[in-house]
Amino acid sequence: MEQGYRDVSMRGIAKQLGYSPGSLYYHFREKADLFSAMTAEEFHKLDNLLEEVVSTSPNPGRERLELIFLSFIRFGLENKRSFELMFLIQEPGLESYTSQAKMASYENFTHAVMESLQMINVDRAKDVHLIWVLFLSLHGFVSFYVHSPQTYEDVAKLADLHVQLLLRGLT
Amino acid sequence: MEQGYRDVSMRGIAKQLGYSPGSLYYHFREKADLFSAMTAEEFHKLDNLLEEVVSTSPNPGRERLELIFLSFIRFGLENKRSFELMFLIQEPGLESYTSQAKMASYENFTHAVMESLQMINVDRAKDVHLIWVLFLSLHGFVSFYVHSPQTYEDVAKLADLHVQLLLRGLT
DNA sequence: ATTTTTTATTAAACACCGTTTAAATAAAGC
DNA sequence: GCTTTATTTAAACGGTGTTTAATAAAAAAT
Repeated sequence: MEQGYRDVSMRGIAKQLGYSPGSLYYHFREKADLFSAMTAEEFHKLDNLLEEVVSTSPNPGRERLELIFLSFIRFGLENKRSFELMFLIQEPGLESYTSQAKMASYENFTHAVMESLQMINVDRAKDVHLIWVLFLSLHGFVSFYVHSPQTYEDVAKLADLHVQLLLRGLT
Repeated sequence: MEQGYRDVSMRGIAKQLGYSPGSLYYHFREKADLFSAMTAEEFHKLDNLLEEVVSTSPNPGRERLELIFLSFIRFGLENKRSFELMFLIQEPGLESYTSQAKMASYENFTHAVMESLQMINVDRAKDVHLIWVLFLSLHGFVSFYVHSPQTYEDVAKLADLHVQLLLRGLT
């Protein structure tokens, strides 16, 4: 989590643990497997975060949506390495592990958003697609700043603008 | 462009050319250099595309913005490998080559969008930031489908929804 | 307590990778 | 024809993810 997926080697990890490289392969089928074992926890963190936002938000609607969107962005930028591992890195091995977790995470996002969306969206038939493109929009924002040294607070205002743009587009 | 940056090796390229690997390093400082030499052309393609859209669009405004946004998405999905190389791959070496081209490309996007944006955006003070988050939103959409087998036509309707969401958010 | 069986670890090797180097070859200029 | 420049090459360096067969440790069974 310090060095990143590509810049850390199985040999390096083993050395730091005081084990031989081959030993890692007794416990993990491959490098991607080792890292995917860590992502499960990170996905849960995101799930819990969104759940908490929903439960602490007084009532569904525009305000809650804003909170959800901003929380998502905040999570990504305050856990850059996790976010990278969960959504961005597309190493051949990793994706087969994370793909289903990604889908589950998106469904969780959908679940958090749906109720509020239905209160402000006029065209209910497009709900699912709308949530999906919202998801992609947020991803676009996070994906960029994940690869930058800027913190969430550095771009908080911009994140707000981004979220407002999306929210206005929903009405 | 067939195999992708990571999955092709300098040795493999050399072999296919009938040269020795070392010969490539006479002409290119490193692998990233070789690939960045190809991206220049691709960036120009995108620049020209946007320029063409602007010049053939009768007058600035919402309709032209829609065309610009859809053209950007279309370019990404009809030139997936190029788009990857231009914007997505963050190999340590490549980024130092493409970063300035990326910035120039974004400026070109800004130039294409600005005039139309000013006709429908009420808060002119936020123009620059607005264009930036629009850019990120489009990137989010393209970035996902670039890593999927789906074509632009497969997701054309979704792209339209995405663009409409952004456009409504601007008014 | 001793043997057997399962679990865990290791050193060594395999097949790659990007890149560098020094020597050999080809081309160009005089 | 000779010298200089441009280009190519084989070989090596240090790295990567991963596999294998031998070994050591722990657990279970006798």
